[in-house]
Amino acid sequence: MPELPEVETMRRGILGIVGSRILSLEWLRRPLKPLTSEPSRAVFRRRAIGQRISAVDRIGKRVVIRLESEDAIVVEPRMTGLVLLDEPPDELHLRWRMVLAGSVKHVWYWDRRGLGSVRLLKPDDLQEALGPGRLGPDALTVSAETLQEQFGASRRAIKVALLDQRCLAGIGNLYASEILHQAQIHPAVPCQRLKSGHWQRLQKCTHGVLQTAIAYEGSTLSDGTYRNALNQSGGYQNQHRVYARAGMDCITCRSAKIVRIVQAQRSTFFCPQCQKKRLPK
DNA sequence: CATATGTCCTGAGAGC
DNA sequence: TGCTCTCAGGACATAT
Repeated sequence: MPELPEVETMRRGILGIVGSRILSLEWLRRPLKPLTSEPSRAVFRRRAIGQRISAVDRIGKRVVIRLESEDAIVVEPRMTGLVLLDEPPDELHLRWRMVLAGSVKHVWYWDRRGLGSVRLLKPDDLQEALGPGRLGPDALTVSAETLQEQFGASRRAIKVALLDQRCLAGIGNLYASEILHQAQIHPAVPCQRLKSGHWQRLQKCTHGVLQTAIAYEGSTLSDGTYRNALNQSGGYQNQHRVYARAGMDCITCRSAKIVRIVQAQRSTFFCPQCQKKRLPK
């Protein structure tokens, strides 16, 4: 499930394409369903082929390949999408390929479940789709004050709110549990009840967990889906303290077992000893 | 307006 | 062994 660290790893993995010119675009064996608002493949090709890549950025959980025309190719991996320079895990789920003139010859998009997308967006469309109206500040650089502004008045449980990309961009289901455990905040606590000290701790742990996960090149879960651009596993799954560890001893306190609950139809994992409902001061 | 729920997708794994 | 069923959670649409 690519979240901020995995998408940032994808971005870094294809930085070598900056400066290269796009030779062709191909939709492969199982092309993604076009979105309703999406320009046709012909338009995509016409606007992108011949363009030089000026930058590769990340906006929230999307990889943004910027062209010198200021159009952008936006890759949204959602659950099982991968951006690859190397041979893919299998041929069956290859969706799209960009052929380049330069040291890097190809960029592939592979997606087992096909919930993701690769789109060409004009500057106005990019602003509309990924601008501040649709996406909150980036979780990697957000300040404690901004966190409190974004969430402080909400009645929602903090874990559920952290997944709202309009409030904060980049956190998904896995890292929400890990971050709250590091911050020693119970996932079901309403945002309203958190004080400024909690928001400061949450900010520090958000940065800490995400930075460390980036250093490990993301988390490859037991299904093995997530891979970096060279088709290698991430390493952060070995650092998880709560995610998918229900019933196991808490690594931090060594006195309680990790509990799984369901919030908004998603699994949440926490340690009832480290993350008390009554908030530590 | 804020918040909650339903939907899409496919393969892994459980259970019989 | 091989079938059926449930589950995983990104973002968005629709409902409350």
